[in-house]
Amino acid sequence: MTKAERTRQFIIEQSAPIFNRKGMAGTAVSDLMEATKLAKGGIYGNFESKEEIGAEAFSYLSKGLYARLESLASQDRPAPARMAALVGFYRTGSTPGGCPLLNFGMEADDTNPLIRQRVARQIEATQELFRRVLEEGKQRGEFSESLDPQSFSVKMFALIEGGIMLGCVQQDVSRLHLVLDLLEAELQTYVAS
Amino acid sequence: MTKAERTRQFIIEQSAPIFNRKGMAGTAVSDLMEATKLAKGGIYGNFESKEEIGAEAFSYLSKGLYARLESLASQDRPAPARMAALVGFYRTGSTPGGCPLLNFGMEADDTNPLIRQRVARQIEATQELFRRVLEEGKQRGEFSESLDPQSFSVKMFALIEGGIMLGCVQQDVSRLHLVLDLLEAELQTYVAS
DNA sequence: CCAAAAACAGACCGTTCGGTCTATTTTCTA
DNA sequence: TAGAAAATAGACCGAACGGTCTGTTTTTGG
Repeated sequence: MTKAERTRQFIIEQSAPIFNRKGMAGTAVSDLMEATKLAKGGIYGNFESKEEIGAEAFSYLSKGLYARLESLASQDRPAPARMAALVGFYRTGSTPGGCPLLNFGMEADDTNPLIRQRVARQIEATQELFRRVLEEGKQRGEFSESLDPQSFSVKMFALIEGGIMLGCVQQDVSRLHLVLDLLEAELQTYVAS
Repeated sequence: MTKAERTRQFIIEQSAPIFNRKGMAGTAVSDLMEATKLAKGGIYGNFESKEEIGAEAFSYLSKGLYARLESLASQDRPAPARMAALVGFYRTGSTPGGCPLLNFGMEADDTNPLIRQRVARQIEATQELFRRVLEEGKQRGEFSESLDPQSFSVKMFALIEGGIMLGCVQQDVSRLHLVLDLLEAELQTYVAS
């Protein structure tokens, strides 16, 4: 790993939480300079534009998120327990500034096609992750036949993101937790006894 | 209504969809000048700052949204039909640029306390609207006793906002519609037969 | 219809924006 | 460790930013 590659990665990591909180338009290059303690030349020697840094910051955050979900999804446990672990993950408030899919997605949908598409793909991947665990649980007889993994994964994702939105705006996790409780309860109704 | 009041309202109405799409940070005063065909003096003679226009733009959009929901909620029909109408409302894609609660909320939560609080209050009001209809339906025996209006209104709101997020980012209403279908189906299970 | 008052146009202000470029420093390679 | 190559500092740039202010136009009440 060359110096430039390390610096590039360093800039992405330091910038990511800033972009996640303040958004693409709300983040200035001077913010990134302050966070990285680098001068303009150090930034622009490694990136073409602020846009590029923002896009890479999103990818960095979403990859981290996905990796953690993936690890929970592939544990050697029954599918219902894994689903509970996935739901529980969203209680941890893992990412500073809230869910990057929500933050970047809502800003980019009308302003930044590149990022919008990346968010869209990441949403697909996350839903697919949910769907796989549900499907596997169904095949193993851990979830009942009445469960439709395809549609439930979409519903689950919507519930979670809506719950996160509530948590962010109300600055209080109680409603997010309520939503996650209800989601867990709903999952429980599909558990074959 | 004095001239200044009319102009002020005009500026708010013309600015609202722009703020809703591009966000507070992403919207320039020059955008508002273009939309209103007014010069700087015309804008700043009626508002103290861009922030104020944005905040009023949010209030304008959310009041319009709430008024339409309120009208659906207070129709002279059975509660289940009114709930279906409320859900159906979100199929119409009524507000250009997507739900202002979502757009303003996700930007403001880390950057603008005033707007954040306004969004929070509007979310409360919307959930309360849902809750009232559910409660009324329950008291009339139209919804079953097993329905908990308080928690269901929160779940419903989260589902809807999550669904809208999907629709925005994927630029395709099909997943939003799926989520709304599932929500309607869930409501149906509580309808006393 | 006229005069006072209110509202608006647009030049202007300092600041900050994203981005460039050259000189200097740091990092590699031989 | 010397010298080439890569990487960074920071002055600099024009444009765009939010906001002010004065002169002109429009509105409004008597």
